[in-house]
Amino acid sequence: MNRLQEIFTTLFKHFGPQNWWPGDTPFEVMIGAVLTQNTNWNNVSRAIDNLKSYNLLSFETIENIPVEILAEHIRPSGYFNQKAIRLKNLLQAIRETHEGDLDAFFSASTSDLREQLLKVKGIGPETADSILLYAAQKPIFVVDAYTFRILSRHDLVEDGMDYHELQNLFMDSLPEDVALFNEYHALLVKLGKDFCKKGKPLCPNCPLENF
DNA sequence: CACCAGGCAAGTA
DNA sequence: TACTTGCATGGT
Repeated sequence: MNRLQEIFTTLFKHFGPQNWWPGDTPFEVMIGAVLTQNTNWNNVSRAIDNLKSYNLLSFETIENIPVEILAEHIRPSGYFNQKAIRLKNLLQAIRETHEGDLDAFFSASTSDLREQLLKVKGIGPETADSILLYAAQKPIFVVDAYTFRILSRHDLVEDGMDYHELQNLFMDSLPEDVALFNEYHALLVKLGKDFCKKGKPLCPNCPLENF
């Protein structure tokens, strides 16, 4: 057992399964991945509920609805004008490359799909990897602000690592397992929210105190 | 009141 | 290349 494997075991024993990603379908998970950019899930959930209650949560509907109307519905998720455009950009790319067939889009290899996603304006590394892991069920590790903060605050990595370096560290230390990557990222977010808060130098009573 | 949340792109030097 | 800024709602 290496260090990152031990940390996973500790977190899982402490917090239990996090049941990520909330969403009824891969499409809904993909939409949620864009809406949750720099925003808490509570606000995203409201936006998705809006779309559902007006029966707008489908590929063709979001494709065809005027962007201003889409923005109005996703307002609670914040940055709604940007995110409306980003959703349109994403669906347009899937339309152009795979005729709007999400399963076909997700059938590409992990690296090809990642490349496709990153070409979309508004999809960066974390959103791309969230879609890969949680919607397309590809074995990729999602890195986020919590991941940096937690590892750096516990002196588990040196500062200045970039997204891919941290991602590779996890992927080189862990078996390639979708369920494991799913749970691990969710557990880091949980730990971050509960103990490893922003703007504080320490994490009192953190389950990782021994590491 | 201030600060933050499951980021990203564009602008500046 | 390495910062900085705009985007924006809702909870604590």
